[in-house]
Amino acid sequence: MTEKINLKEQGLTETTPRLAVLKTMEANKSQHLSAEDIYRYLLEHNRSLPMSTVYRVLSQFEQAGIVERHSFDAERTKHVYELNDHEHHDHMICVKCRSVHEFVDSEIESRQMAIAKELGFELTDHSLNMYGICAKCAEGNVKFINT
Amino acid sequence: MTEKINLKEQGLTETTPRLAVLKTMEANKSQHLSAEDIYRYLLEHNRSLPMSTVYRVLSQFEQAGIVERHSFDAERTKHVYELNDHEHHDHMICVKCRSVHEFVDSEIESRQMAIAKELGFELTDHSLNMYGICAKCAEGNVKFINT
DNA sequence: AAAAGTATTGCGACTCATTCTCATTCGCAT
DNA sequence: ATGCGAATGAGAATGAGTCGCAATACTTTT
Repeated sequence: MTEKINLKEQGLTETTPRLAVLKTMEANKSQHLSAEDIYRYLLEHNRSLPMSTVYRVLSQFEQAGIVERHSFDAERTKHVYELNDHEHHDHMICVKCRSVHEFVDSEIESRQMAIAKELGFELTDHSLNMYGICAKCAEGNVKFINT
Repeated sequence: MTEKINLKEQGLTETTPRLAVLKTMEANKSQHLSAEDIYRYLLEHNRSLPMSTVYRVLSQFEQAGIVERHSFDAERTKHVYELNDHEHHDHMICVKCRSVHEFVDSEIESRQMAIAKELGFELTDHSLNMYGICAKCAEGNVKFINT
């Protein structure tokens, strides 16, 4: 399922910054990381890179199809990256703990196709994000006295 | 369907800037306007407001439930506003002409509910945006010689 | 293995949408 | 009309992300 990613095969030379970012993403496969998350992770792991390089590498990766970029932060204003598994999926985001759950639903997918056809659109892309409170947050719903 | 919007009823005093923005949105009901669109429209109609006020009014309107804010621009980086009709709908955006078509699909809606339940989420919100090329753009697909 | 040429990096300056600050002005209840 | 809290205008500030460019690092050629 998860083949090892080889930069050269994607047409990118294996440079230190690129490997550093790739490793960071592999080490945090289950998460959706922002450029800053990556920046901080590298800082803490003594492989510090300037932000501009992090961004640059991330867009190179995106172009090469190595990562996917999303923006499902509260204000839809900040981007987040995940290794591209080449299988389309949608996201369900917990508005409290920010955790992200992925899912696919063939019924939704096919209805989308149908709707696009009805509207005369040639579909190129789509994003479905659901926001809510995850089970964990719902039960551990501590009431704070202050703040 | 489209009741006249009364600012006072929404708890907002009727000031000139607020009325100006409201009128702009009503005059362009069929479109999704950015803060800048509104700013420019007002400029051209001799009711010029500073950007900061446009933004401020828009967020007041959003809080009051008068408008809805979306961000389905290519980079998901810019916001766009529409009068809130209080009926949920999804969007289909033409990546060429930027036109936006709204739609609702009960099947998708109910599948979403089901999925949220399966994942143990308490759904609070969701957004489905489809991107593609609209019929008009597909046929009028002029090939430019330069640029 | 040195030179030459190309690709990549680091760093700071910059952009652009949006928000904030704060002095001024407005709208409305007295 | 007066007074006062709410709203506005103008511009500075913010924050994510991008750009320009000189300095490095890789490759390829010789």
